[in-house]
Amino acid sequence: MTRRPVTSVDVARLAGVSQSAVSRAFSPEASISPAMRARVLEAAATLNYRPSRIPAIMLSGRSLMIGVIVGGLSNPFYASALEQVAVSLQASGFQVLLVHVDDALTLDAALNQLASYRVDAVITALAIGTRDTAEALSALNIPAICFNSRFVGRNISTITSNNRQSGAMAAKIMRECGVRFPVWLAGPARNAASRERRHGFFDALTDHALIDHALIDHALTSDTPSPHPILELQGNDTYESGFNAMRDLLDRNFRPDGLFCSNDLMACGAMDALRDHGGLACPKDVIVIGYDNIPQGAWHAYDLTTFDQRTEKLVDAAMDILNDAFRPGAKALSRKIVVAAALVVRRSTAKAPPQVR
Amino acid sequence: MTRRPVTSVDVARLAGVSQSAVSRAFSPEASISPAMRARVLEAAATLNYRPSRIPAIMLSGRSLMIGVIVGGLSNPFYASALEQVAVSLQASGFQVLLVHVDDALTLDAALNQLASYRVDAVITALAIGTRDTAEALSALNIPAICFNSRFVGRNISTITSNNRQSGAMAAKIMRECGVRFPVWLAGPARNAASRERRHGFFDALTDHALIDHALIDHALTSDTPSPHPILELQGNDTYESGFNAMRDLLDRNFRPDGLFCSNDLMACGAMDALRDHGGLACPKDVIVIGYDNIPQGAWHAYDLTTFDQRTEKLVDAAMDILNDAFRPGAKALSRKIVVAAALVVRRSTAKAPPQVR
DNA sequence: GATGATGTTGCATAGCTATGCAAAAACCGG
DNA sequence: CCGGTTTTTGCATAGCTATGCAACATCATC
Repeated sequence: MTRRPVTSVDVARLAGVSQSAVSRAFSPEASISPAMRARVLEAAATLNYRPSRIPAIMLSGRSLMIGVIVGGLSNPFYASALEQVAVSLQASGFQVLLVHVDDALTLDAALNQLASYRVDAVITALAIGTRDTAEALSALNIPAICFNSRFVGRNISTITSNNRQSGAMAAKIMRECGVRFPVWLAGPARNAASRERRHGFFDALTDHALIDHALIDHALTSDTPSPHPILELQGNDTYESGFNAMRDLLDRNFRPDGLFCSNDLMACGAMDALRDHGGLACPKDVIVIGYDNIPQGAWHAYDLTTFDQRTEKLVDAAMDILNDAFRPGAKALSRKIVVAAALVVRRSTAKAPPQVR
Repeated sequence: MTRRPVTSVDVARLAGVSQSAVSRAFSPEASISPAMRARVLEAAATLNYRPSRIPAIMLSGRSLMIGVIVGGLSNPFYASALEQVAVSLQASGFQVLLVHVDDALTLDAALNQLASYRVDAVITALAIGTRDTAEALSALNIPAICFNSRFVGRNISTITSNNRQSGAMAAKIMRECGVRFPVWLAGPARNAASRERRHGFFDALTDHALIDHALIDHALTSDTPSPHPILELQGNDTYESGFNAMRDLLDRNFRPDGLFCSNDLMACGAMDALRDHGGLACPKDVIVIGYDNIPQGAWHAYDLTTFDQRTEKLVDAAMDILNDAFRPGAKALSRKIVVAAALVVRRSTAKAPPQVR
């Protein structure tokens, strides 16, 4: 086994032709006679030769690699999103250079790596919140696409779900179900999407003033941080945080009858706490709404009403941006795209409205 | 915005030094004076220059990229495995070139892509069963590492969980719980790991002859494929397949009291069917054992006893293989490593043995 | 100050493929 | 068979960085 990989010159020598001929044999559009191509391909097969894209990267300035930055693949939503991104990129002839990131520190190093491998663009599903990271992204001077991030900047495009309207929709469901003690289970504070969902939810609920403020205020103990009439719990997007937050609430003898969670993982955790810790039945005693439409939400143990972000549409939008960005003569673009989420109604909100409309 | 990326020559010109100096400024071991380095780095910062690894790939013959082939990220086990592989590879200074594969057809194309990008090695968690794919992998002439695949070949190393012993361990638990009507819920037939688990489970159960054959035989209808005294259900590693298989069994009025599933997703599905469709309580009426230790198995709705494959050990083993393979003067290696799975006992098997020992 | 040792810098080149251009070949019509 | 047209082939080169080597500078030592 020779360590050096087979080169086009090796093939050319074996076939008794020039190196250019070998190159052309592997290029479908090239001008080459069928006889020549056959001869070359035969020699190539003998040596098990495959043309390298590395020199082509230098010449063309296009690596056809897209840097994909991920974090938290333990959330099935992100795992699935990554899968769809990978499939779409491959279908468009791109390669995926994957980078996993834990914190902002790693991100900087990751961006350096991606830059040195000359990726043509970057796609990330991280909640890029800080100005620093956005600027670092901009400085790469290549198209960047962020999912569910609010940040805009030169060369940065964002694709988000219509989080605010979805929040309002959740509020509408609460009203229709006659919810009197609504609870909002928030994701991490730095998550822009979570903040938007909260915004829409709170605004729509308080606007319509269908909440029994007095009762809720009464239920709030002094150390509750939220100044709103809707009870707010703090989570961090994991099942455990949802379970714990709800368990603590139940321990304080608060019995919600409506719960909107910033994502499905927390919703599942909260539902388990409601059932096992509070003895509350869903949807009879409490209705629950999540976000993301992860497969687990459809499992019979949960049967969770949720919002589907339509990842396929998000990903399609990303592909459109890439195509536009690479069109010859294209300028740096920073587009902002919002895709409407689709409400998926399941049993967790199947409560007959107790009051006549 | 100039389309052409900044080059080391640009930096050299601005700093008034040679191109070599720029290169050395970015190479920690290089012989260069602090003054020179500072000057270069300043110019580089001005131009936002980062050295490209592309020419270095050509010169060194090492891309430091590892091709990672995945499929079925909707299984949290694989998503998590990918995450850990990515983290470890990055920590070792490698990049991850990710390829998603649906079927064998795509795999061939994927291998060609990886080869043309000159990845230094390939890691895959696919169940590579056919001889063709293994040969294609071998033909790449680079180290290949397969998780949970039985195939061996030149340059192919395999890392598997000790599936057979785990199966035997599951049988032991069944015996201790006094199970009389055991059921095996299999993964796809082409999944080598699933076959091994079945093997260990069946052997250990029949060896000890603690199963009430007559009763089980009676329960088997004529069209049941399995010739064994243990009832065998066919799944495809998804929640739905587990749910459906169990529901169909219950519809035929069979009431199992012990269930071993080839993976946790199917176990969760089967548990939901047992509860909602058969009215059976776990662990009182039926005990359930899964495989993989996905987070969902720990959720309160399931609380599933399962086998943890110790992904961190599998991944460490993979890193060891890579390091050895890249050691100067190393020969092609095809190692076979087996890592013992760790039994995680939870409530789904918490049944007091009814019979005195 | 001469000598040698050590440290620093620049020059030149390798690495592999795609492609513009020119040369050669093939083909075609008369 | 010949000039012209089209097709095919080979030559030469670009693309960017790391590094061996030589040249040069610096420094210490006697």
